[in-house]
Amino acid sequence: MSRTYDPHSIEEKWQAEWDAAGLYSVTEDAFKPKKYVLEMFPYPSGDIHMGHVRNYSIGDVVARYFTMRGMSVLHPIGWDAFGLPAENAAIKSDSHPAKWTYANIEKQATSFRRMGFSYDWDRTVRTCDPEYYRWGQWTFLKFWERGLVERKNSPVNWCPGCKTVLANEQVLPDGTCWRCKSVVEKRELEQYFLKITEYAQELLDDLDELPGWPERVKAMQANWIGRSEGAEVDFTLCDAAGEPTDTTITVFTTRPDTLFGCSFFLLAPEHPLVREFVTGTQYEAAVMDVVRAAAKESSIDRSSAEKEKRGAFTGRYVINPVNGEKVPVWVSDYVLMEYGTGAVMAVPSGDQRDFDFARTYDLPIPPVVVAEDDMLFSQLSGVRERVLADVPWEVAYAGPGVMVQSGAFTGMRGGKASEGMKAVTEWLAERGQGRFSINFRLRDWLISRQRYWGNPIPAIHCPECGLVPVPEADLPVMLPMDVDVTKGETLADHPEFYETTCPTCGGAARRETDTMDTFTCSSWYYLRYCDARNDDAIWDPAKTDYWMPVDQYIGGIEHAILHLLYSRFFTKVYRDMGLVSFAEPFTNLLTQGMVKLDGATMSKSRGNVVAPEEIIAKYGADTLRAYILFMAPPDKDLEWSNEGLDGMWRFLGRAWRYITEVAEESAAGASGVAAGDPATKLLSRERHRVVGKVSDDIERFQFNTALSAMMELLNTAYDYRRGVPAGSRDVGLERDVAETLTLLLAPYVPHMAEELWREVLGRAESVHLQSWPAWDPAAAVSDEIEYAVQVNGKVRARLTVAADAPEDVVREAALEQVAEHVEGKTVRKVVVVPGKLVSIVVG
RNA sequence: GCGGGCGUGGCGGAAUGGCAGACGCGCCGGGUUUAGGUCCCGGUGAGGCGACUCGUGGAGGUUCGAAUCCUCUCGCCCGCACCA
Repeated sequence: MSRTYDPHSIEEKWQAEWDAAGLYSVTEDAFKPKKYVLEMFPYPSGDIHMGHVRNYSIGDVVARYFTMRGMSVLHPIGWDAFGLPAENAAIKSDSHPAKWTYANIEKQATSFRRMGFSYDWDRTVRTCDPEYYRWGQWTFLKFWERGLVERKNSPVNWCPGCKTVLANEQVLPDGTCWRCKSVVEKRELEQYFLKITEYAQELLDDLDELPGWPERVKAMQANWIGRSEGAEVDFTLCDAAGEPTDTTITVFTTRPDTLFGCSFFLLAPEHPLVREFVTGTQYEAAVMDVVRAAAKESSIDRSSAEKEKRGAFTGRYVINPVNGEKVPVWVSDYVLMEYGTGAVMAVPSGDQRDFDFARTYDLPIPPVVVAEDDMLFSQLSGVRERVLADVPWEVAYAGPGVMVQSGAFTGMRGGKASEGMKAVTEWLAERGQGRFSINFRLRDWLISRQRYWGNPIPAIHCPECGLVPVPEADLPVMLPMDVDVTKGETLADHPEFYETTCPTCGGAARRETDTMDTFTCSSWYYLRYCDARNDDAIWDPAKTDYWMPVDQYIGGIEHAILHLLYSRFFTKVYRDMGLVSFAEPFTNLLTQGMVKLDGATMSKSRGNVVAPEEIIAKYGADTLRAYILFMAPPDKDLEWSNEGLDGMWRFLGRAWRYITEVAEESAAGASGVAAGDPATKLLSRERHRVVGKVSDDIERFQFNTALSAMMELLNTAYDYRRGVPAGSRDVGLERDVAETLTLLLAPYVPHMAEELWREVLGRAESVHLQSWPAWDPAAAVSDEIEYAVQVNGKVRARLTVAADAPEDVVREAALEQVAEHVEGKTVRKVVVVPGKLVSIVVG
């Protein structure tokens, strides 16, 4: 009695059954190798979208496959549940962020169950639960103890849309907020920072320890950390009368070898000395024009390289330590206060920006490093004194060359990391006027947020004792639920929350009302999954030692810097605290591509969304899972197409029919005729070849070709049924093929495979508890092999020989086959590629 | 400008230096069906009646053999960027 494939009658049935049986709960098992398969946890936005389907389907196939390969597999899920969208939604719907968040989590969890994902639900975390966020607060206190928390006043990114500050990483390249796209403003505020810069070098170096990460992501992180090697150089400041003072201004440069070509000196408009220099002088008006213009400009315009560089002379001079020259100090908007020291030595002959500025304001451009093939080379080679104060060039020369007009250093090699660079720095260091230095682009991580729906910062402001940490015993600082965000309230509007006493002196004090950046919550959740229900500690190191590091992490490229950099930082600090024994949390990283429609990313606002629920309603979850994996390799962007979906539906229907037919026939006791006929041998070979291919492909994340291989096996199996009359078929083999196919399909279409395994093939135990089918590479090889015979690179004949035929036999047979193409010519070379082809060269 | 990546049929995509286009979609033809859909069978890179010839953005090179390796070049995508 055969039924057709009807996903709707089986999917929910098995989901309930798996749940009841606790099929996906895992514990540490000392006798099995472990695998930790993790997909980036979602923000509970409510509906799931195709990006989720793709991300979590990839992880689910990998997790189920490793389980069938006999591993102990940790595959958890949770929710990154704090954050601004909940507040915005609450305001819109006159509700509470908690209510909205928990409702969405329920909804999304239901969708995930509906997809049949094999999560260990016992380990779920929700970052807005006090049982979770208390350990985030604990982590903050531990960072504080280690000197990694700093509260400081500085210019910070303020998003007027989100009404809070942002970390540098959360401002997009165009100067807008990563979440709401408002133009970010600079404000001078006192905020909390985590000192990620203390780990800058290690974060950079350890990228080399991550061969399992995409080059692209590592390049982006290296770029973001932005290490540059150079020197600090101290310039002596002159007073208003032009006489040297005791004060120096330090600059950072990557090219100390060009110091002799410094013809002016620059300060950022925000530099505190600017105002001091010009107030009450004839230069004040022009300089303050530049300062005000820079302040008014958004960071978008400010960072445009095309823009005309604006500047003004401050009336002051500094003294160049290498030659004692007095150099004029200018202010210019192309100097950034945030990078280096906010002051720059300008070498217009060696730096395009300085070159442009010098041309605009008619400043000298003395050449100091020239290439051997430059027309100036013969004129200046070996010349120590400055004889030429300008260049005939159209652009600056930043490449390597020979130093000229550079005193005692003349004749040395100049350029990045050059002999001259080292020599000049050493010379300066001996005189205390400079030193080797390394500068990073990475800034400390600003983590305080002026928003309600987040993890409260466990700190107390005491008028007597200053800023005091909340004692560990008092954790968690509970986020109060009676804050009404619809009225625009934050923690700062709730005296019941902030009025407290100082834990040190007992006097009246004020509790911190800022909350933490939600990226702090997602920087350690993968560790908490290892011991999610622990109320006495953040985790038991024995458990993290067992499960960690994550063997396979899967998520979107949008976290290439943000989440992945922060998590690496947290892991390194936990390591220094002795809480974990490894330095990198994610051994292998897969960044999946986007799901697009009509060439554009699917988004509600664009209106080009295909809802997973609609596909599930029509085809079931299994078809959707298999199809989204079949469409493209996982790291590539994918163009959604509804037509192709029918192809996957047909394949699953065909597989279903084949397996049910064979199951009935074998159950009816049809005798196996173990004939050694070619068709039977072919099917047997295919069975072994395909199991091998599917296994390899899953391990390489080639889910599309794994599914193709299963289609090939099914096609061969149908050819056999049609080509060989009933009664002459090897029913035992067909039964084996049907069972094997069911096992191969199990990670992709878990419900269908389960129904086939238990209800059709009549097995008692879940298909998901079975071992992955074995395969014998030798059995995949035919006893006869067809060789292609090439003459001068063109295939001229085909040759079938026994698989074990020795090479010289193959060679002779091949020459015989192509006699007509060889006749009258000299055979110059014969290459036999075993099992593939014979290449004959004649001439 | 710096860094990373990609160019293969009508489409999505296969191919660990060894027969380019697996598998699927679409399309064409046929069968089953009262009909449509489902389902089943066959065909499907281009040119040629044909044996054959040409084909992986373009031009060179290495090799018996190149989609794959090297050099140059064109086009596209992504990241960073007045970072001193």
